[in-house]
Amino acid sequence: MNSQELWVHAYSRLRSCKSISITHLKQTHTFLIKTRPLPLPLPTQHLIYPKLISSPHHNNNLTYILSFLNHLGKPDLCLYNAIIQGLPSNPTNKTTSLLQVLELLRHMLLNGLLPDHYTVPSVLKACAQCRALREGQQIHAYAIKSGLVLSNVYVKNTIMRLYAVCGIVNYVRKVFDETPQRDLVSWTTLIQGYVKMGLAREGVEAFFDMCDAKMRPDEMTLVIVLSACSKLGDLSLGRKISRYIDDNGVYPDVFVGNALVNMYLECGDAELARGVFDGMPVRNVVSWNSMISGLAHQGKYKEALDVFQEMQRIGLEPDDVTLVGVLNSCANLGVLELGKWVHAYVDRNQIEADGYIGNALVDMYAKCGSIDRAFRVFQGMKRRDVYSYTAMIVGLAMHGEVEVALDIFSEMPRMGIQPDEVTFVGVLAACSHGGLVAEGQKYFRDMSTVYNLRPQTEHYGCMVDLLGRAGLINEAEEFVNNMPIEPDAFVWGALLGACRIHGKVELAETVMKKLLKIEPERDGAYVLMSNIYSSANKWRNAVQLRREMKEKNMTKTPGCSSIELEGVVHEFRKGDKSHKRSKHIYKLLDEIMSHVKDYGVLAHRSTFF
DNA sequence: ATAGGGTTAG
Repeated sequence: MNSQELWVHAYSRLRSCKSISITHLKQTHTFLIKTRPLPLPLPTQHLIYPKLISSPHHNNNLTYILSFLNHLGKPDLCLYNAIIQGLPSNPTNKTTSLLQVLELLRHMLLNGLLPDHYTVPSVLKACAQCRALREGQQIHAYAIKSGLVLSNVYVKNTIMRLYAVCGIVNYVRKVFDETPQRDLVSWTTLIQGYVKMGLAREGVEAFFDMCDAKMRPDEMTLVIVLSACSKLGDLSLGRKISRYIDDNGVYPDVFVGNALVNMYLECGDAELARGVFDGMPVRNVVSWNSMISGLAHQGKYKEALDVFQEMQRIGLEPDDVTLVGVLNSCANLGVLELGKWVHAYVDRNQIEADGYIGNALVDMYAKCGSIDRAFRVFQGMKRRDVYSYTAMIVGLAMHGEVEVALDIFSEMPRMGIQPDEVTFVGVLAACSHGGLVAEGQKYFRDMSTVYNLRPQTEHYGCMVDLLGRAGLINEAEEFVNNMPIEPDAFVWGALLGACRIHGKVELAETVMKKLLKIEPERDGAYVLMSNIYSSANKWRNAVQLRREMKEKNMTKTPGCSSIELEGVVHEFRKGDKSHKRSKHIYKLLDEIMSHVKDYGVLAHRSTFF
């Protein structure tokens, strides 16, 4: 074969495969080195060279790419573009990918070539992938100077995208507004920029602006708008979008379906979510995850585990998002056995027990009463973040391990981890539990002075609880009166609890009135108040209170607990006799109670409820 | 030839 024939042969083989075998690569490469100048038309070169270069056998070796380009003599702009764009993206090392892109860009500039409207978007894409803002901004500057940002909407959109992923929504808006050229992708990127930054309301507004501009949304736009509805919990808007999808022939692909499932669950309509889920022609693991974590988010933990069981039955492999949802449900139901199963599954499948998974395991073990296991998981984690620490501290506080909790907290600055508001809920709860008034007060002060955190009502509630438990009921009252922010139900509830401990009927009545103004529909205050009355032998008041509750058609939310036996979750409510072995259960409970009394422990009983 | 999509904690 002469060289022309060889090239035709090589070309036909190369274009028919995505990546090429190492043998074939070596053959072609050797041949390429031997046959200079290249007897190939340019378009053919552009098809072949990127494939040669981005072959995985070169392991992304930039030296190889550059020597290849140098070998070619004068590569043209199209070839550079094709190579930059064809560089295999390395998801585990995005920085390397960006460095290669930038190196190629430099090489290109040194060869006297200027980036065009194909070069700029692919370079910006690499910048956006690793949030290289400074590098991206240099490209942005070039795009302005060269006029590309005005003349090409792809350039404009990728610049917007860069600022969107860097979370600078003002810049996204600015770039969007600056030039008149905007297409569906520009609008979608703008909406996404808002929603991702937690500005769902602004995102929805931009969506309406887009509709006013007579731009028709497609699947991608609608998915983002649906996620905004989820964040807002705006069911009526969500249903409007859903109707739009039905009426306008939008193809309900698996992304749209998942977004709908998620939207309905976040907006509190589990039945509509289930309806969409059941009607989806194609489901993937994200569909299942949306159901499981969505149900868990709505507090429907048992239902979430049922869906997980269904998923297991059809043999779909859970991923780490699934497992986090399952662990969260286990934690809130106290289902230790399934939680342990998940832990074993994680180990068996060599899933890294760090990040979300590790934190969920710590929380699950702590909430299921196995603080030792929680601690072991926590200590075994390679990387811990503020979530890990908070889960551990809250867990230890719940278990009365006050000193360990505060010890772990003191470790945080050494590890370079900033505690946040939730961490302090755990710290203050620990102090409350241990009766550490002075320490609690110090931590409370440190929140603003050292950590620059503004105490929320939860923290004030914790302080009231701390003071109340320590017998400092007057201080607790004063503390509430001097709050710089409006006390909410959490704070008043804590004060009412303190009143109960100390039999402060009058104060309790004042607090009760405040509480009823904030949440008249809840029964908690009535129950607590009634207990206060009956403890003080004010039976008449207690009866009156009960009558009021009846008139307002309130019933006590029954206390509920559950256990898991051989994979079945059994739920028990107060006074529940529906279990088929309830007679046995109550008999056993009575026996336990009599033993407990032998030890001199007095159960705290309320008379009426 | 190039750009925009869903699920995950304390």
